[in-house]
Amino acid sequence: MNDVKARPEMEWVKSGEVRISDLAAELGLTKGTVSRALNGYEDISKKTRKRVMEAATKRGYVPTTQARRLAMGLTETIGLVLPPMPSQPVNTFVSEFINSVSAALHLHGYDLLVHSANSEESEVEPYRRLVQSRKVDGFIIFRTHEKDPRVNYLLNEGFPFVTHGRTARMAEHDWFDIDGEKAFRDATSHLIKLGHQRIGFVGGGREFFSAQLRLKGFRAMLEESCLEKVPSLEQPGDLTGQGGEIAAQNLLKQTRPPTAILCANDASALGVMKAARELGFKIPEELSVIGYDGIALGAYIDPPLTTLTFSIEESGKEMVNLLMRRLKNPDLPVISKLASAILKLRGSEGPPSSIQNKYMENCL
Amino acid sequence: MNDVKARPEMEWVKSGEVRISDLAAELGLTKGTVSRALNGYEDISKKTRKRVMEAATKRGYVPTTQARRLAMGLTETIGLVLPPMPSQPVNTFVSEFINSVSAALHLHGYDLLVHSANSEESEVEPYRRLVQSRKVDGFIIFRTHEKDPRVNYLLNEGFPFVTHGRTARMAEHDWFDIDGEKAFRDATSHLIKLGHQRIGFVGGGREFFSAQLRLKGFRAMLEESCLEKVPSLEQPGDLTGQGGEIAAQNLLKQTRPPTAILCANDASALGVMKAARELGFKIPEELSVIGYDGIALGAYIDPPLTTLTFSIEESGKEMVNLLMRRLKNPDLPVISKLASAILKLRGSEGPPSSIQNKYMENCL
DNA sequence: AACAACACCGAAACCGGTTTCGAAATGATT
DNA sequence: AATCATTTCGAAACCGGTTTCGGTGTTGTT
Repeated sequence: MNDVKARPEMEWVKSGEVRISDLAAELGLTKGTVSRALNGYEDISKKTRKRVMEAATKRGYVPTTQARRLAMGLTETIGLVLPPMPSQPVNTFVSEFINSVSAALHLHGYDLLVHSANSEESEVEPYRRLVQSRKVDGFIIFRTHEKDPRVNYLLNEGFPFVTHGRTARMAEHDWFDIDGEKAFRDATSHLIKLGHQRIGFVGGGREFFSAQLRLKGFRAMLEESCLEKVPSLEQPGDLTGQGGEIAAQNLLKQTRPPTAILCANDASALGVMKAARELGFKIPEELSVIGYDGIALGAYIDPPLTTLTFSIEESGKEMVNLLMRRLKNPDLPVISKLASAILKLRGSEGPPSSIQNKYMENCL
Repeated sequence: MNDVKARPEMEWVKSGEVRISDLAAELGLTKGTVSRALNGYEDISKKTRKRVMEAATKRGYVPTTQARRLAMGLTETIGLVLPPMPSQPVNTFVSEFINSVSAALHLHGYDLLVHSANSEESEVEPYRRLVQSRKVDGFIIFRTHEKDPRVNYLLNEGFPFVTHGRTARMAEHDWFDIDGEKAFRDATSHLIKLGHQRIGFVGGGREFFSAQLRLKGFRAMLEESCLEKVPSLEQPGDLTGQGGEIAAQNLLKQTRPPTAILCANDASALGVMKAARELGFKIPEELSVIGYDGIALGAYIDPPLTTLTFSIEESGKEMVNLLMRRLKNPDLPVISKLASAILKLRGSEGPPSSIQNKYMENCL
């Protein structure tokens, strides 16, 4: 009968010190009855329920989460493991994403556990630990690779998760993604319509599926517009400013430099702009630059950075919806959602100084 | 004897399916003994301990966190509530901070629970909920106000926490902060030594204590250098680019505009630079600009933004250290740590175009 | 008035661990 | 060989809830 014994240091001043057994003793009921009354079971009389409810609010009773979760066999917690950060992060995606995911989870009564990746250990280690210690019910994964070990691990475990970004196994798991391919088709098309014929591309790391898709969109639009594909105009990058600088130098020092450069993200674009300035290229007159991410501060630089932007808040919400659905019914078929990025024209692009050839509406 | 009964869907393929009672049954021991063996109690023979350890690793036993925490009466979790985000997030501080805090907590076996603030409710509401439901053992608070309701609430509850930034009640709680006052003294001094005599200041919101301290440092150095304090040169801001723009317009449209502007953060500085460009001020020749935050993006703009920078990683680590100390011994005296920001010269400042007066080494 | 149906609540098992206490087995002491 | 200290482990309480099951007391039916 430990339940009924008075707690020695009982004080009602502080909140959160009332246990369900205290309530039960006070009301002359058992804790089981109190629990059912509070949780809306039908086998509790209205009168009793009212008494319990009133006593609970009066005494400020709030169930202890740990105990409730243990009893119910769930954690009501979602894990988010931060990928190793670039040493010089430039965009605010992560914090905005965390914010929106956390807010969306809260609506479902879930908590967000944020874990940082230790770069010395395997990428899946944090996931393994969280799964084994049963700290979370599911994961939200972002910055997916094409062959993603995290996804492989979780699929193998049969553990619920949703990705932000596609993977090679996207048919087997729920995912949300921005249509980067379309976004880069749009941006490329925009440049072509402005008159550009030699367009450079600064990629992201090969490991990121999203970067590959952006390149794909770029290439597709070139081909669709009957522009020849020049391998030297496609430079690898690493999604950092420094990577952008190097790529831009490689592009702009060529005999026939591009008149426009499309970058896999805004950080790269900033590096490109810096390198272009140092090499004496005026933007946008002599070189158009377009990025991807829609970072807010891009509006404050000179010239303001034209970029592809999307709603991070929507991303978070949608991913949480997908995950909640999965948790409620693990056997549902896999679904996915593709959102689109929009081209935000801010001024870092324009027609080329000398329009070498007239833009051809129909290439054949 | 529920502990010894075989679990019906017992499968050894997946990890995390072994309970301590399974181990105990397999070894012919009680779960109490197994628990003590695994936790290094002295009253377990070496032979038994070894048997238990081996069986545990062989079967991949990992204790269920929820159960352990319930039994031990702690959550091993620290809460971090994200303040409402400005519509245009201004820097990457939050994500870097979360990353470093999370990593540091992990070293102590603690998890990080990230909660987002709902702007429609009171600022303390999330804290109250987390305290009452006993989801966390302590808090990490950042972006403090001078009179901070969160701090007031937690102090009143006697609930452990550490702040990033000082408050009016800083003598009553542990805190970590960057010495913004000294930082702005340094920056102001630097400008004065360059020959500037009319220096503008773009503040942060009045509600942030840190912004007040930065202003204080600015004023102190002006006074120390016998420069007159011109009220119109002190403009309020809101830590956003837009706020910086407005403030800069107010400053630069004056009859005698300042030759340098000190900004409470980098986002403001970017706004200032934008406005300056639009008003035809060349930076740094006609106007020096200095920010605060050390955002990476600042290195890529033209001219690169001179700024005051500090280690976010150190901030996270130190705060976690303070908090862990507090959790281990709640009765220890309050301590605090003040780190310093360093002036990172990147090019957005220089001597004024016409040195109006010679810089006076000793003002009297 | 007898009996079935129902509303309502208590008792107890349960979630999966930790920790205290005491008893049995072992070893040391005289 | 009897006594005492030690080592080692089992038994059971405990953390704070949830949920199943069964037993009352009340109501409704004939």
